[in-house]
Amino acid sequence: MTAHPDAPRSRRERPAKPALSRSGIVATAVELMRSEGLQRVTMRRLAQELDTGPASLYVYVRNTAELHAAVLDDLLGSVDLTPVTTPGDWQDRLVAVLTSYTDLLFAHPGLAQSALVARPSGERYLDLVEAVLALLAEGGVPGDRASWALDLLLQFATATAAEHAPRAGAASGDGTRAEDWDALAAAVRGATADTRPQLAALGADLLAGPGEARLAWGFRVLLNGVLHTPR
Amino acid sequence: MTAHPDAPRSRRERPAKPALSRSGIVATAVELMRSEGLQRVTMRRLAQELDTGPASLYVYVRNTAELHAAVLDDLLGSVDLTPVTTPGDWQDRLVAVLTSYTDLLFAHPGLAQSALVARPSGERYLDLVEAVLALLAEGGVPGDRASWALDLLLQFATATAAEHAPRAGAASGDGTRAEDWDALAAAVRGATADTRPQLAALGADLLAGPGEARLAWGFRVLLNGVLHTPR
DNA sequence: ACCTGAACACCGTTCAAGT
DNA sequence: ACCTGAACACCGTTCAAGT
Repeated sequence: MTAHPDAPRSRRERPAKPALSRSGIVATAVELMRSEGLQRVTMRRLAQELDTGPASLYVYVRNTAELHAAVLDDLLGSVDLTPVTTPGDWQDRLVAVLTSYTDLLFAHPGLAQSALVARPSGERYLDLVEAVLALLAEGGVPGDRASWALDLLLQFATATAAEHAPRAGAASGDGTRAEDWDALAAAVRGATADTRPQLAALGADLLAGPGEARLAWGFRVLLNGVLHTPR
Repeated sequence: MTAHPDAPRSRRERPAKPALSRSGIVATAVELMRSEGLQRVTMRRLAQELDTGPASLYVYVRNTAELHAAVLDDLLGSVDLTPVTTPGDWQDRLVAVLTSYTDLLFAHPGLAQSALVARPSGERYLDLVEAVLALLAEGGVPGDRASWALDLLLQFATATAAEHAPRAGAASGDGTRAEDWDALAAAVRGATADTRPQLAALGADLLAGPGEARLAWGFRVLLNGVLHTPR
């Protein structure tokens, strides 16, 4: 009897098949997202990457939503929170933190979309919340307003990033966003002073302006609004 | 040879099989959404409802995103725009219009989620845009600010509704939202004055308050902010 | 306890072929 | 032009069975 000649060989066919673990799964998911995009971070595709079947992942992750939430929290580790402890105007520093958060989500808009629907509660997210609250407190925003302002600010940032998500099932090329924009632009051009006077009057101005400036203006609007609006 | 005995019978087995048309497809999609929810408004399920195969729908609708956009525009027909031409404070009337829009989306949060990603450009949507711009103009908001304010207001309303969307692939029962909330509440309770002082200080206040009041406050924050923030 | 094969119940979209 | 059957290439999740 020759001793099991296959078992040792098959073990060496792939570089390594490390034991599954939640952190390993999440790390692989992050890698997969960076290389192929969030739309490929599915239970099945991820299992394939980990050399196992999809069912195995359910031991460590409740479902796809939880997986995406874990990926998001991992990513949030690279939000720049240093402005919190830097000298300078509190509003400028708050906008800096929020901009860092938004930039990060812009790179992964699908994740922003998840965050909008599945309320995050990971450690990194809590760090971000703490940072925003600290700056609002420094600015003298009363606690009751700060609680709600926090949501407003993060929701604005998250939604703005989510708007750039590829639509589910869209072809990889994704001219789909440009098509939407063209359709809206055509509709605006189609407005006349008779039918839709406001639209006709504003015209191109309605669609103009770089996203960056709109984002910054939005943050300022929210901060000014919060300072002028008691609960 | 007996003459095709099956053909006439099969024609009468179902009440009627009307010819396909874009408006018929959209109308059926709206019905289907009201009876089974947006998650069931898929090309395949809709085709089944129309007694045909999914491929047939692609003659009238480019893809699923366009189908959902058409359903949304149909729904937008019931936004109450009468406050535009009513006497009274312009801000109150604007908030009334926006609240009507938001209430509508709250009933179909999945649609709000689509609207966030696929910019609407339907007739009903343009009517809403025109209404909001008319009220901003009445309030003396300069055109350049009004253009951006429009986006801010509609995005806030849409995102707030989208937050209540059921997560993709969640079980029908959907205790999933409550679970998220519990997780966040637990995380907030876990904050101490040492680790996350701001979070600990605000505590329950952070999660308190009815959605309705938060929404109304949010609209006021945006309006006050817009009035105080030049571009 | 952890892991898995296999199944269940679905998806969107395309395309060659028919009428 | 309009419509379709069939296929391609996927999904999430569960469950009984194995180790």
